[in-house]
Amino acid sequence: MTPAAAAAAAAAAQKTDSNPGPALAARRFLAKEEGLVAQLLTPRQRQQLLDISTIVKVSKGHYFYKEGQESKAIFVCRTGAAKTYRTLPSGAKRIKSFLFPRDLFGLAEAGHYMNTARALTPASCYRIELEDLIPLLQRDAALEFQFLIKLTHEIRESQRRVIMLARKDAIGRLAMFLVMLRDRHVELKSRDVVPVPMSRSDIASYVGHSLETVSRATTRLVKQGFIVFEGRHNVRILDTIRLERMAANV
Amino acid sequence: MTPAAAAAAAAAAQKTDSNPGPALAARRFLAKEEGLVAQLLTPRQRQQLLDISTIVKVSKGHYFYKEGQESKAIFVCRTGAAKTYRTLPSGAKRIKSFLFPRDLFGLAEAGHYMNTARALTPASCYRIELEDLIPLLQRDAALEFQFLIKLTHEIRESQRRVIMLARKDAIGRLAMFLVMLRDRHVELKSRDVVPVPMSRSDIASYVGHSLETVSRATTRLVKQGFIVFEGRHNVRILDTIRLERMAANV
DNA sequence: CGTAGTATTGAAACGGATCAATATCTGTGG
DNA sequence: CCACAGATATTGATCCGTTTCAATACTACG
Repeated sequence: MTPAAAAAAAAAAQKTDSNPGPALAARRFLAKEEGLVAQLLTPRQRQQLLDISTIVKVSKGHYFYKEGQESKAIFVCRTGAAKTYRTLPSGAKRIKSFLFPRDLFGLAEAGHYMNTARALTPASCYRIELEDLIPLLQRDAALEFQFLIKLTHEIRESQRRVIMLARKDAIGRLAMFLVMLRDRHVELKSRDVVPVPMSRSDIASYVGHSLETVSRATTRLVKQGFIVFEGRHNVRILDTIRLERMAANV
Repeated sequence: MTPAAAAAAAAAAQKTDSNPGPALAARRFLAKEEGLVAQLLTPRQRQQLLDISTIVKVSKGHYFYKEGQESKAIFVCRTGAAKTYRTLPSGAKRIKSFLFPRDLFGLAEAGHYMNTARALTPASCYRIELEDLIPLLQRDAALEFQFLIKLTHEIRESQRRVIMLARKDAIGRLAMFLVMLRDRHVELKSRDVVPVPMSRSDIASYVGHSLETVSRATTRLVKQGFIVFEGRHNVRILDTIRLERMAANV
């Protein structure tokens, strides 16, 4: 582990006790006020999950797991950021998702991870062994339900991405991407400065354009006064309303 | 209802007794051989659902529900085909999904349908009132689980669409679309003749290209010997292997 | 402080969007 | 059952934006 990663990990570790753990966000579905069931984890469930999870710290660029490996655990992002991607036959990498604190990842198919998960910044995650998780879920239907609810979150995200990809203008896609980033950046402090931990080329892969087009689009957003970059990995949103209007302008 | 629709509906009605009903396909997830739980509906559950469902017959072009309406029921497609779409502020319609037998639709958010569902062909669907469904699901956790499993299906579909939209070549997207259509066309008879119930313009909206581009791409697929059209709404796949290779060629 | 990876910017070419004209289908009423 | 009309689809020509190729600038890390 790099010194930087170690430092970040140490800082993160301090928060462990007060951190509520993987608070899997609930979500209404299937209509009507209450929907079917929709509450957050109970403190007890939270503790049960914490009891069977270990904290994994990974330095920038390193892997949580790789495509095709046998899946033995799932992860919940705690600090930092990560990406998942698939390597195509052509050798290109296609970004599947970006992961931020509270995001669940490592769901597998037929016992093997379907993509590679890699840290974008020094990151720490809860690692929960399937060996421990599955019996727990089998005993606790409500908890299992919470995990499924978490899946519905993936639906929404996919669908937002479909909407984004339906747009043909590069600048609009990027605006949408930035708004999505901001919305997921829950930390209340400095709401208008959004960290952009991924590379331009990762963004390009995610929004379905070439690296150069993304670069040109960011330049235009800057020139038109929507945003400014503070270093390459932080955007300050200057005109939220106008940016949101552009993002929504479908 | 038009005479044609009535005839189709009558023909469909004959099959009612022998039809197993909305057999919500199960799906493994969360790793390991068995995953968490993953079986089909039991005959008893199936019967319970049938007991509270009515069959709705709709003629071509008519609506199951419209965007914004209060949602009182969910639907399971039984025969025919349908589409769901959203009307954008600009007035354009963006296709959200195409629906074939066994597909569940009409999930709502905050008590209102989020899109419009319209029949592409004369279609019949099971209609299940939420009023009846919700108590049933509350009593039967396993059944509730099956409904959630059904949602994971939506994830996969969204993700396939994301992959499709990531491609920039029109002919490749169309090839992918056709393969998707074929895969969902479960009827074993005449596997290589795939019904294409939607209009070119619906396809265009789904694959994210203009109507003209879709038309030109189909022409090219025909000229290159991948497919032939038998009327506008049926494709015969001439060279499955080559078409699949083109579809997978990412 | 230098170097390798990352990002920006420029010029040219390709492909899809758009506009427009024509052809074909589908469902309607005669 | 046929013919007709409106909707749907195909084909052509031009325009515009993205991709690609290429050169240069930046930045992060050792």
